[in-house]
Amino acid sequence: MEATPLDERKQQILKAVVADYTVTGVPVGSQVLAAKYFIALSSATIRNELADLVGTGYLQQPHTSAGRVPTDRGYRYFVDFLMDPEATSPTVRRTVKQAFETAPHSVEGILEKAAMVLAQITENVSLVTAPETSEARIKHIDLVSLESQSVLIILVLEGNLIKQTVIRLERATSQDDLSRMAAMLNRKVKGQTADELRSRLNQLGPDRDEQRQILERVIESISTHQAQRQSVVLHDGVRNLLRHPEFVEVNRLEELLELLEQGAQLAGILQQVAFDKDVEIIIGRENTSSGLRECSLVLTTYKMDERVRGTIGVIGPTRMHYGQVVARVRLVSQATSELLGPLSN
Amino acid sequence: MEATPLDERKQQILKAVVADYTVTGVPVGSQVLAAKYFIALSSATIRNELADLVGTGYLQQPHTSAGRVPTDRGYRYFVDFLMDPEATSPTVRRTVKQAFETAPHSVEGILEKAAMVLAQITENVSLVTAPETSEARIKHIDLVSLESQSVLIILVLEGNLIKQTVIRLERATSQDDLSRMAAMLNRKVKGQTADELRSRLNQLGPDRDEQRQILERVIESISTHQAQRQSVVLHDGVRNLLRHPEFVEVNRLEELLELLEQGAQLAGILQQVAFDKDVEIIIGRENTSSGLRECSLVLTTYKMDERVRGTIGVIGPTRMHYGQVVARVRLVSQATSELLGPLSN
DNA sequence: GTTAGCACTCGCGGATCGAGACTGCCAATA
DNA sequence: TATTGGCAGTCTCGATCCGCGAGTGCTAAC
Repeated sequence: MEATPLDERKQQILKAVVADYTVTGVPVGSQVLAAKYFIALSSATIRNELADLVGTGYLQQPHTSAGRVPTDRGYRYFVDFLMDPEATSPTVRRTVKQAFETAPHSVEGILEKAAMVLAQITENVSLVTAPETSEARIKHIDLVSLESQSVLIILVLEGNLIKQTVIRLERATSQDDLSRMAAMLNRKVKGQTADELRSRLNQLGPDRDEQRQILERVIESISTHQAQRQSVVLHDGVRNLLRHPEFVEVNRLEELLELLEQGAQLAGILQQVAFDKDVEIIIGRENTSSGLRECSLVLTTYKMDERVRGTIGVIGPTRMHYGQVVARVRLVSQATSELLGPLSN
Repeated sequence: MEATPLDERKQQILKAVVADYTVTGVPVGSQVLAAKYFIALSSATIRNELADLVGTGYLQQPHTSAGRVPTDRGYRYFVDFLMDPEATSPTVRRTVKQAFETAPHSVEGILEKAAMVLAQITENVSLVTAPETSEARIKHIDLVSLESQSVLIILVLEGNLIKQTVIRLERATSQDDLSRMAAMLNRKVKGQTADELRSRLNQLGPDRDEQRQILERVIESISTHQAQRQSVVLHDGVRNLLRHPEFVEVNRLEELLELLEQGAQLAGILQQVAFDKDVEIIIGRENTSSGLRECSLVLTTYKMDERVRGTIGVIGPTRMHYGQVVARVRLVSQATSELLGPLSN
């Protein structure tokens, strides 16, 4: 499997195989290629080229007398060098626009809509990670008295992202006292990030024990990456997978669902997406996770306030229309970023 | 299909058929019944009884020379009259207990955990509706200044349920003014429900226009039953369905997933659950929704502060172990109610 | 009312077979 | 040397067939 540079014609043939296979789902043979894509060539010539492409590992045959199918390596070559940039159709753009029009003014709401519409227009499963909050600015803090010594801390972060946590104080404190304390805290922490706050924590005198306790809890609640949610990753569109013939075998689906519903492992994978790239594509066995052996991921990031905050993308069968999916993932990512921007205020 | 009262032996045979079929998944024949459940009787006698039960619509045969399978009517008779009350095993109770130990102090967190553990112990899909909030007491209200004229309203309801909404004021208002207004509103609305608030709205003088505007929005945001969420219903455990042989046909699964992912229709069904019953079971075609023709629902309610607030239950294939599922749904419902109680404070 | 016996029905799994699709190879060609 | 037509060979897929086994319904005897 040495890195064989492909000559022009082999490239065109590989491209045609990928194109045809992604549409039909049937192994594509030399005659079809000659008839549909290479009228100037005979099927025999193409057969020779196909044999070479199999030899170099870009194509494979399900069995001796079948057409050819791209290998993971073939798809990789395709997306790296052969894929044409595709524009999104006006219909799709309108769908996205309309979906976001009804989105509420909160990060969660917008991301949920994004997951929904992305699943819809790509006909795959969409993935969206919750935004990274460790460097999100604090907008507002509020303390609400519950029972005697319990206090509910409410935290509003950039993007109207709300975090809540309950803390027990050492002595009973009235709501009035809490309100005063909240006002004081607000002056101190407004506009800061959790990281900044942490480094400043020691500047508080030892007499401010309660404030310190609260702030520690605030930092913790921002940093824990909302571990309370069963899954850090939103997803939508599992129903779409059932329409793909590669999932009639229920086992694959089960592995995938497990991954989606428990979320932790998936979160790890998404975390590793290189933030410098435009769109990252992970194909088949390139995935470390065994449940994704026959799947591909098309991922990119979304921004808030010019900073990358999370990952958004889709997961689908290896045989997908990469050009189109890339374009649509990019579209939704941009639209999401645009909507999130103003929220950071 | 007149309502035929079944004599004792027919009842026992029906019960045995249901018991055996739910375990094996294979149509059960007269010989198996004679050998496993009725050693005193011959298979011929049982055949006669079986024929009667088919005639009266409690059983059916997949084809002429196959064993018998319960009809929806058969299951109905079983759950209404024949089902033995089952106790939950200590293992299961421990699982539930442990799951809830890590739950956060918020309604959403607890309900999410409930959905998770219920899916796990019943090996089906769990359903949990969000709590009815129109008669939930308001605990706290807070106003946060965003840009010039935008204000974020934060609302803490009973059970630390937080609602947020953004409103535009007619004139710019400073955070200090907003804080004052929030303090005033807090005195007015604390401990009230949205319904109560609505009826009192007219008592506000015309000079309090801004307050009125905010309160209207507060009421709206409580009452809209969080229409912003894509789905009012939490669910978990779709992966479990794939283990049931009845879902190898992918079509059924697709219909069901559609129902789960869009949520609206499902929410309608759950809303209609009679709140007076203990546990409600809906079997197969008793469902109005076509996607549920081959499924059964086992539903009950959960309470907060002694009042029924939402629905919790599972959805699975008609062929399920009703006794066990009922016991486990009830267990989780009780545990959930117990955890939610103290939160209402 | 119950039972043994028996003929009958039907689904399921395995074996068989032919059609069709595609290949690889070879010899001819430009 | 690259390309091409021809051809034999391979393999899958679907249809058909067949026998086994499970289970039934009926009848006659108890």
